[in-house]
Amino acid sequence: MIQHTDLSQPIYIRLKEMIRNGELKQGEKIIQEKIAEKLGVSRTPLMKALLALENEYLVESVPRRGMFIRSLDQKEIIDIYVCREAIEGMAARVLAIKKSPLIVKELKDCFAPFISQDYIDIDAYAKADENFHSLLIRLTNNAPLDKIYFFSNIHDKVTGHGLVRPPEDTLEEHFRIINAIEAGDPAEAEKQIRLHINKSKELLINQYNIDKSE
Amino acid sequence: MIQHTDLSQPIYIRLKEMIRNGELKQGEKIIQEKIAEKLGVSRTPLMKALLALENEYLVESVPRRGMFIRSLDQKEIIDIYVCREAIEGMAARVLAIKKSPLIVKELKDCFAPFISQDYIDIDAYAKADENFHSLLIRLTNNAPLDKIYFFSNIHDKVTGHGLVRPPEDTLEEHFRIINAIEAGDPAEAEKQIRLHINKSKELLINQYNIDKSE
DNA sequence: TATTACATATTTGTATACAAAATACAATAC
DNA sequence: GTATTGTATTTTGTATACAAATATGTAATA
Repeated sequence: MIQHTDLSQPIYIRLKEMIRNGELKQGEKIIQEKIAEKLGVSRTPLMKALLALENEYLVESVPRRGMFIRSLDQKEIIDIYVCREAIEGMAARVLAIKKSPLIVKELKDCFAPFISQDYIDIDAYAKADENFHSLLIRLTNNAPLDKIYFFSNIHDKVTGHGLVRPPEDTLEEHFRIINAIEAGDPAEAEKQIRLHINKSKELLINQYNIDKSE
Repeated sequence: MIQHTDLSQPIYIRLKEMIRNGELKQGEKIIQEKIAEKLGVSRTPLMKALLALENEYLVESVPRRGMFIRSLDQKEIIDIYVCREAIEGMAARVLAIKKSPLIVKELKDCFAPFISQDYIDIDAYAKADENFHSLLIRLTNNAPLDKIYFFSNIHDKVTGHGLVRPPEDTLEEHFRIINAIEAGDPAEAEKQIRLHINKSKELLINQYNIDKSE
């Protein structure tokens, strides 16, 4: 049966979901025939979807042995944070140069529901956080930059819920970034977002070191 | 017939070459059957190679209509330079932190043949240049960073030969970058490589503006 | 002559078949 | 009991067949 728009697309989305919710576990081997049957498709479009996921660092292929759900070790997670510093730093810079009120508004809207609240729902904040960071990239209107920013997928793989640090710490940081963008200060915007990402990175590094020494 | 290591690998390399040397032209539609026959393989491994190229921005897929050799417009080229500023900037920073004499040596070796020469061979220098920039990334030993740096392919698509500016201008800049890395000055290393990339970018922008007004 | 409608040819997307490699497992030797 | 070999099974990589969609060409009409 042939549908109008390419089967590999929905398969890709479905697989991503399955990886996210743990239906497919870290390090697990993907037995193509099995997954294909489960999804009710053949191996051909499944392969297409898997290759797309491989390029997003979610799946790892070992020639002649199979495809595996990628499991990130600590070094790789830190390395990804370094990449994020570079990419998001540049994004903040670009947005500050644009200095568009519309952009600033969109960014502010992400966190509007959390301002001066007694209680912040972690899940809602985690979503807002993820949304903010990918929005930042998207608003640059730089397609190649968007293309290389596929780490948001991995983001909540690092921690259970998707947050490394509590909202009390990060909410203010987010607004420092937005304010620098609003002020049209590229260097400051870049600096603030790097600080923001770097703090989470350092926290992770410390956690890993503690794990090790135990 | 089945070979030991996956047919799509050599196909991928071959296609990249064909794009590079113009055997496959910008915007050209890839008729899978034709290319497959030409390369003596079936569509299946060809598709795998094409999907890999799509993820590197070299091929563009339009569902149900086919795959095309991507043609970059001026905005995209500029956007790629912005990405390079971000990625290579971070790479230089990381290397400056590492402060390894071995790394410094490798980087210096790239341009050693060109120091205080009366005549510099453009092709040789272009190769050294490309090598230097990808080496910079590779030496960080940051796999995700490496993964998102696939613009070197596109590099010489921008100009005919792969150089935007003459060696007289860039040789010194390259050594400014290397010296900052050697000195263990991350901020300076990042600044210098950004300047370096930015100058080429600005030149391209000016050229495009001239083209337009003519 | 330009435009639409239809028939035909191409080409993509998908499923499937099959060969070769990898893996699992049992039987044998040590 | 462990190691080793040989055999059966599973799984990947590739080719191929076929259906559905798109592109092409031709004739009929305005």
